[in-house]
Amino acid sequence: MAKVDTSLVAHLPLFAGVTPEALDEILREARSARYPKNSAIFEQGADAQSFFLLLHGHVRAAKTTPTGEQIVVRYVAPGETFGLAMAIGAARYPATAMAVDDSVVLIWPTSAWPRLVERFPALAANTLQTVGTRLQESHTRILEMSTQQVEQRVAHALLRLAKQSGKKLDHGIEIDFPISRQDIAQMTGTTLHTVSRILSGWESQGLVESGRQRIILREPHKIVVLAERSADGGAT
Amino acid sequence: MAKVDTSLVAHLPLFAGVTPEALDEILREARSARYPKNSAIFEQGADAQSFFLLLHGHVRAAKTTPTGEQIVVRYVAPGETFGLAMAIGAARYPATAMAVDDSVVLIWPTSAWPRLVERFPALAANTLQTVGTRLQESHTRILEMSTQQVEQRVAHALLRLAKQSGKKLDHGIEIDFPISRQDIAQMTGTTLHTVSRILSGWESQGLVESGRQRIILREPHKIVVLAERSADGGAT
DNA sequence: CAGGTAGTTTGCGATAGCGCAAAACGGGCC
DNA sequence: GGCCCGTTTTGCGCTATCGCAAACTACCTG
Repeated sequence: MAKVDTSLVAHLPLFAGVTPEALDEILREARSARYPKNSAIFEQGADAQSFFLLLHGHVRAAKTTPTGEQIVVRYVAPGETFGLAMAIGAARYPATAMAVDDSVVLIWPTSAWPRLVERFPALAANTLQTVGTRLQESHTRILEMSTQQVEQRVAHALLRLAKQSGKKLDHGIEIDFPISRQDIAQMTGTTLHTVSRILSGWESQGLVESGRQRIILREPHKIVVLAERSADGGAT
Repeated sequence: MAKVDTSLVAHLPLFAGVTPEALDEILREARSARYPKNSAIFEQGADAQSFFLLLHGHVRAAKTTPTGEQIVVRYVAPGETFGLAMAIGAARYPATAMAVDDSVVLIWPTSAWPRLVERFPALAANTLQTVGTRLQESHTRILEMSTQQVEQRVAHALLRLAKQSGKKLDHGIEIDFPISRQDIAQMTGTTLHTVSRILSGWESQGLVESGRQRIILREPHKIVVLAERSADGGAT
């Protein structure tokens, strides 16, 4: 059985206030698994049999409508939990999770959660904290969708991705996993066409450099300005 | 000191799995207060000194942008908690809460939360559950804003309000607190003008009856159909 | 009961962004 | 090394919805 080194995860928010011995006990209930790029981890609507902690890689959580339209709920970065359906008392996953890069995860059976929470109440408190933070972020996203134009929303989305999963380059920040125009469209409530037009525009101004599922912010500061600019466009 | 009758709140989700004695102890830490219609309970950005449980009335939670635009985060119904900034580790309220009707609330000092959670871990688990549910609802709202037209979103919003706070009438359902076109616009990401046009249209078809801050769904079933109709409008 | 205020209705452009279509592109696979 | 497929780019008309402006109305206040 693959043993997980305690020290690798001890610092994560999920385990704040948990003693090393307790952590050891918690990890004994988990197994680890590897998901190759573009493989599904779980499907929306499936029985929530497990919950997950991402160790390496990147995972996209997306929600699909009955008519097949999708939105990206979020990108999961290493160290974050996902698939916490049980925390909200849901029997089925409300979204689909897919590895966008080769990824390694820890997996607990959902059935272990009540016992773990009883023995280690800090887990519930810590999870409450992260779910609460996600709720706030979600509200911020709604606020943006209600009040900002597409260009500003795309700017915000890229800045968030850069902050969460950006790789510093000599000159600029690269988003460290494959992401298409379509993905960005699904994060911002627009179409891939509009995202493409916006990025083309920015590229010709030298703000970004981008290609197939690849985006580099060359002038992050100028993109911040774009993101904050009010609707009038700042004409002189 | 105003004593709160235990039996009034014992059945609430927040207190699931809490013994009567424990509940008594928890309630001893709270005080109750009355907020008249249209009075602010707390302001976005203010120190989160308390958290709340609504006993009677209705409360609107709204978020404001730096430029003054608002969205309605949610309407709080009796029995629900709000102002849980501390649960997510926030020092300040992320939104403004206002009583839209004369309202009565229980108030705990934020500082009591860690102690309560330690003594009664079920509180954390229960709160996790409700916050998780809200997160899901929030994602659903994002999905709707991304994929549906305004008319459908308004239909969904009214149906949710009717479900949460609807008063059954002989013929139809009335939303049981004052709500303006502007409020609905801020729930659905549109303008009060557009909401007014939509409601006017529905009214002339007999689907709703409405007036100053008052809405009655006369044909809830037909509104469900509108809400679910895909974009083409179902011509033929 | 008159006046004032907040909420609502409606008309009329203006336009951001969509939707469709098609071409160009880039990379990996055989 | 050439072919195939998924991604990206770009053009062009369309329309749902906004934004502004103005009139109207119901309720509350004095």
